[in-house]
Amino acid sequence: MDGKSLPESISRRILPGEFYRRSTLEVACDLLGKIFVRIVEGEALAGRIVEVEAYHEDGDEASHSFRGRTARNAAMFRAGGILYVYFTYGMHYCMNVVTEREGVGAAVLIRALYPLTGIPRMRRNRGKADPPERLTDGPAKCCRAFGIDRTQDGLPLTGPDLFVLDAPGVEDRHVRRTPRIGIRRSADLPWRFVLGDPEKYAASRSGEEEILCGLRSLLSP
DNA sequence: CCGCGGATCTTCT
DNA sequence: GAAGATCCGCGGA
Repeated sequence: MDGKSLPESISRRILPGEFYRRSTLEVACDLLGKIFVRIVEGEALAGRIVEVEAYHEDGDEASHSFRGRTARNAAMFRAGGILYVYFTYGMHYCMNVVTEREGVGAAVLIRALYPLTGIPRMRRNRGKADPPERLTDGPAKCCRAFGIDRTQDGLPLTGPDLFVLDAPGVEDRHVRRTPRIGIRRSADLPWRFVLGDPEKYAASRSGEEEILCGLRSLLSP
């Protein structure tokens, strides 16, 4: 991020690589409520993770890793804590958080975020003036808004310009677990996790104001 | 709000 | 050849 280092209030909350090197279903569920961040030209684009899906090589025919390693999915088989970005439908990118240890092909698809900072830039990237709740409510929209494409495939999620910030855990009663959507194979697996009422999680939670202030101040002198 | 077709490239059958 | 971890604009209710 332009050579400047992140303020301590931010850097100490970055989820470490070990967070991702665990059971994919646990990581998927634990990611809800956390804050995904990309620093572009000194500006923080940030959004709360509100919808994810888990994909795993074991018994999951819908996973890109199910039939083994290829040029496209190589990142899925690396050690957890990096990004896996793929291109699909001839025009869209989708991003995943890679999980588990090296050699295991698994990842968590980021399906939706709730924008927190950098909304004007997200609108510019999307080429639309959508309201915040419609700006990043799909996997390809998240990538477009955050300016993420295949050039970010395999990049570390532990900083300095791509990371996920810890945030207070969400209560079980706010998490909905359902089958994944938009797939045909292994469509019965309940590996989709959705955070209900994203607005209820805004700001009031302890420590969030400090995080958002820190992110917004990156540009300021 | 809902359903439908087009866009357009990689991977699999 | 066809389908795919999708999105958008259009037309209709």
